[in-house]
Amino acid sequence: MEDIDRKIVALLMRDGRMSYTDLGKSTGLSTSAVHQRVRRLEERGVIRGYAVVVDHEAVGLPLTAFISIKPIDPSQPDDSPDRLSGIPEIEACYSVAGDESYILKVRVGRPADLEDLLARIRSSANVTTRTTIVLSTPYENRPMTA
Amino acid sequence: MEDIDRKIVALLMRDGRMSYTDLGKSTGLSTSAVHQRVRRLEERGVIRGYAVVVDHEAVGLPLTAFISIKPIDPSQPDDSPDRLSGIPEIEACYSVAGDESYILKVRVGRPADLEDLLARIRSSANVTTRTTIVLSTPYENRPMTA
DNA sequence: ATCTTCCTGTCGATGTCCTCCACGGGTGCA
DNA sequence: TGCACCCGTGGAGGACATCGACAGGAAGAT
Repeated sequence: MEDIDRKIVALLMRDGRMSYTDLGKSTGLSTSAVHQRVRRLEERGVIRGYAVVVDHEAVGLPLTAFISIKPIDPSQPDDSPDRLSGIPEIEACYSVAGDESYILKVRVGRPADLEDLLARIRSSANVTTRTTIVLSTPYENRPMTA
Repeated sequence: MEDIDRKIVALLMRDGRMSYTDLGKSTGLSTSAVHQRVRRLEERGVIRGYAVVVDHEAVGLPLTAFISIKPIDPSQPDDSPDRLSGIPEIEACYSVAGDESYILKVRVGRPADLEDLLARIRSSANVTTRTTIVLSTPYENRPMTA
């Protein structure tokens, strides 16, 4: 990927609503040229989409946790991501190396909701869980540097 | 927060570049009304900003890992987030309950870069590290449901 | 009950920006 | 040289954001 594309992506990570006009000014290109480049980045899948960045406390989901899961019966086929994809509290699912097989990032409103969520996860995926509560988030989703 | 604000936020999590006109159609409000609500959400800090969603493999950072850190000397003041904030590979930093004090999410290009990054983290923050390599990411940053 | 105030909506006007099209200058190659 | 391709510029139109003026409803004070 070219240097100028990298710069465009970095700018859009900081402000995903930046206008093509301003992107052009920041990169030394014309509006149309930037537009074309962004379109190409979207087509190639480099840019997957645009999203709003939300304060989770403000939307009523102040409690974040990481849940590591391990299958109870390792001989069974492992389709945990599919089984869990219907649970909306799960924001992310990572397949990881190590003792456990997946790490889930979840957001709920209260501790009681977490308890309920854990029960659903265990029964849906037939796994044991290990939960790490997030106390605070110094930073998250930081943009790439140019 | 009201129900209609929740809906607006959910829509913007799916498409952060959705026009106010379309937001209005989807919520049954006029363009201006939606515009005002979004502005209020931004002022209140519910909407923190807008960002592009990037394919990390495509931008040359295919290797993701979680690094749990623990201070070597627990009697020292714990300012790890500040000490580490200058390291661009660190995408997120969570303060967590449990044996370790922070979990970092990092992205690098190659295993060798991870080795180098770990050395920088250990020396910058005076901590021990435990690294969990991400093999694949079934999903990530999923939008809230309505 | 009436008035005031605040909140939140609609409507309309204006300026900006997105979007598309035609065109031009490099570069690689037969 | 001539051709094809890529990637840039510039301009025109239409859509969209943005702002101001105004209306209606809820809550509180007199």
